Amino acid sequence: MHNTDKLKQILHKENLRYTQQRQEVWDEICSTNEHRDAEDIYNSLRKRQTNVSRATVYRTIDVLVKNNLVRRLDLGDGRSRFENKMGIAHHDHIVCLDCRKIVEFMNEEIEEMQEQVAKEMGFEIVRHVHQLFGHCLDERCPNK
Amino acid sequence: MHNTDKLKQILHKENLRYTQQRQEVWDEICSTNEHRDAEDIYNSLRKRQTNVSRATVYRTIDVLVKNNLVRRLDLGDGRSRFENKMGIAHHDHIVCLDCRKIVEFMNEEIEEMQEQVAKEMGFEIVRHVHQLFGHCLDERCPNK
DNA sequence: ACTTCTTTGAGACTCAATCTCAATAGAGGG
DNA sequence: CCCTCTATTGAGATTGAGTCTCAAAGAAGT
Repeated sequence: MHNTDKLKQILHKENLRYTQQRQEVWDEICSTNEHRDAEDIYNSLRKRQTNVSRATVYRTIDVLVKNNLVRRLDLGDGRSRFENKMGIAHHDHIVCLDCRKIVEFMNEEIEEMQEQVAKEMGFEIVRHVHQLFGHCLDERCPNK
Repeated sequence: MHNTDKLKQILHKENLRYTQQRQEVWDEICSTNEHRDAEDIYNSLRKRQTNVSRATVYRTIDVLVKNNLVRRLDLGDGRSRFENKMGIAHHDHIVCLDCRKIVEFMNEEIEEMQEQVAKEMGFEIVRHVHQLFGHCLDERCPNK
């Protein structure tokens, strides 16, 4: 399968073994573009008769995040969300406080200004978090 | 005392009583401009013989945050930091991954671009999180 | 001082995430 | 194909920040 090679590659690089469970977790994460938490991923696996323990889900995600196959999102509500990052361009997120919808955005100017600011302050940026929280104007959203 | 009036004002507005413990927590938060977590604030209070329970520290902080006297920072490490917000201009944060130093920044252009982006995506921003993580160029910082 | 209603504190509890350790299973060698 | 050597797995215990409970203490008005 297409996803297998990339997984084997990073596991090899990390001196880790290729296992059925790690493949299942990676497949599950690749299966949608939603922003799911570990529990959701764990439950989706169980639903399709694929029993991978919670501990293994967490451990595998850590490896995937470390190797840039998966991105960890912290929206400040106490649980991390994850999204497949394979071949996905960089973006940040806008979250609707009413319907919890998560929309992606990317603005080159902001990215550049950010680098500029860091330079002025004597920092070399490794990563950043940029999240906007507010109300979407969608008709179907509650509080409308 | 100078801090007392503002506190009494918001407690009144919230239909809450003015108590010694709430004053102590607010005083402690006003005493520095550091970015401390609840446990730090709790410990600082104990160190100066002011015994306020952990529960009361958390409860009081919630009221202060809700009323914009205090700002909650979530740096993604699982515990919230708090900073006094009274008369402090808006700013975001840069965090050094080596020495954990937290520096504040503010850039009007980024703020405007952000509003622009939200507008284009059909959102009305209520709040935002913008944090840069990287390495500072300070001589005294480890990994140098 | 009396009454009413809020607040407090100690410790139980929650919940995401991590850790433990015995049992299981890759992966290379013979 | 089996063996050995390790890494990995899973069930459940543990952690840690934060929240909840409820009896006792304390504001604030009368």
